[in-house]
Parts: sequence; C-alpha cells; structure tokens
Amino acid sequence: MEKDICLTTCVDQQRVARVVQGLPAEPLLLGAAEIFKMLADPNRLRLLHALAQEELCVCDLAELVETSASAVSHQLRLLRTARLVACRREGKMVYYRLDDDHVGRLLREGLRHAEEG
Amino acid sequence: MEKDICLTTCVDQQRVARVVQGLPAEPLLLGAAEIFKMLADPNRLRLLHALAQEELCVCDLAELVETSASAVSHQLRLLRTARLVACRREGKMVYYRLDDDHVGRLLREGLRHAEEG
DNA sequence: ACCTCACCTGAATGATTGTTCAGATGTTTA
DNA sequence: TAAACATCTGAACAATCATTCAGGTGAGGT
Repeated sequence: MEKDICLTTCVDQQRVARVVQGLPAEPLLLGAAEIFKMLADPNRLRLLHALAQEELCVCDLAELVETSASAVSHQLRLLRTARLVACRREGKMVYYRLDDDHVGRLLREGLRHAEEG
Repeated sequence: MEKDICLTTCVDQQRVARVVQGLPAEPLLLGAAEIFKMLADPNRLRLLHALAQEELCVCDLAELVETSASAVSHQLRLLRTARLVACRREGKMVYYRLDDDHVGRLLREGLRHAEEG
C-alpha cells in the first residue's frame, strides 16, 4: 500500500483524527448498513411500502410484486431477521406488518430524496 | 407459476388493488433503492458520516477507512453519480463534501433506528 | 520540459446476493 | 388420518458488486 507516501504529504492527520472521533461505534455502523441493505431493493421497497399501509399475507404480497410466493418468503425472512417487519399467524395464513414506524419514516425520507434528485 | 391456484383462494384482490394504487411510481422506487444501496455499506457510511462533518480530500478519506486511495476513489465515484456527494478541486487535491443535507438526515435516521433495534 | 504526486479509470478476479427448484412444516377440512 | 394448502427452508446456479492492479490524466514544482 502506498500509505507511507501519502501519510507524510497530503493527509491532514488532525483533520482525520477529529473526524474519526465523530464516527459512530462499529456495531451501530454495521447495524445501519444492514438496514439500508434491506431497503436497497425495489421489490423490498414495494413490500415495505405496502405493509406501511396495511397488513398483508404472503400470497397477497407475491401477487403485489408479481413473483413466486417462495421468492417473497425469502425476502420476508430477510426483513424479519432485520426486525423491519413482524408477522402474525391466523389459521393457514401469515400476516405481515411493519415492525414499527421508524421504517416507514426512513422509507418516506428516501422517497422524498429520490423525488428531488 | 402457481398464481392460478393462489389467485382463487387466498389473495384478497381488493386489498392488493388498494395497496398497488398507493405504491410510488416506478422511477421513484428505483431512485430510492439506488440511494439506499449507496448507504448499504459500512465504509460508505463512514465516508458520508465524515463528510457530513467536514470537507475532506481523497487521501484523508482513504486513511479514514484504512484502504487504498483507488478503492476510495471508486466508492466516491458511486456516491458522486448518485448525487450524494459533490467535489471541488483545489490544486492537486480534490475535496469532497455532502451534496445536500437530505443525505445527512437519512444517515442520522438510519443510525437512530440501528440504536434502538 | 520533465518529474512527482493526487486522483481517476477499465478490466479482471473474488465475494455477496437474489432466485429458483425441490422438498419440508404446520394447519385446516373432510 | 389423509388430503389440500399456505408458507418456509436448503442447496445450487446466475447475477451483481467490491477490490485490486496497471495504466492514464492533470496540476505543481524544479
């Protein structure tokens, strides 16, 4: 790595140190990246946006994004383990909903930014 | 696809139709997914968080995330084409900053959600 | 003009990710 | 209990992404 060259010339150590101090803790960064990763797919955004409006079952969601129930199930598992959605079984069917409305807020914020860009 | 089976049994067409209506337009969804994709990497989060505090050059940023200037340059290009950061040349060096503070807001919102989850 | 340095780019490799398919689980109804 | 159905899971394949390396650009100093 050419770090040695760079270190002595253009890197402003003070500036870097200052900024490093301000960085969020490692687990926080990883957690946030994980959440954003879940939001980084149009189909998952559709699912989440739909669930922000009302509770839906896997079958409805599959219809919504025009794919197989299996594929949706995989996506939902990801969203579930990331704590973005929660589910509730009613007979044969499983109904999903947003876990809380932080998610909805993030979603809206992202869409708003997309509108303006 | 087993849509035909499913359609006649468990899919609530009305519910799906209602939710489909509420979905954001296609380009908006794609745009938002694109933005979230940029935020879905710990190193890029570090870069953005740092740039939210102050303007930094490529070399500083490489030092910050402990990687090569080339790798950072690639990342910065992604962030630049996604309009999340902007840059300014001063002599040999190029200084980067956040393009606007929507980005900062998204970042904070994501981190806050990570804290609570 | 030349050399050095900060930064950028394109192509290739290696790692992650998404989807599909086949089969498993658990629930209802007959 | 057996059959039908909604959903879940694991493994394999395809696509997508990040990093590296080698070379290229443009600014400054000598």
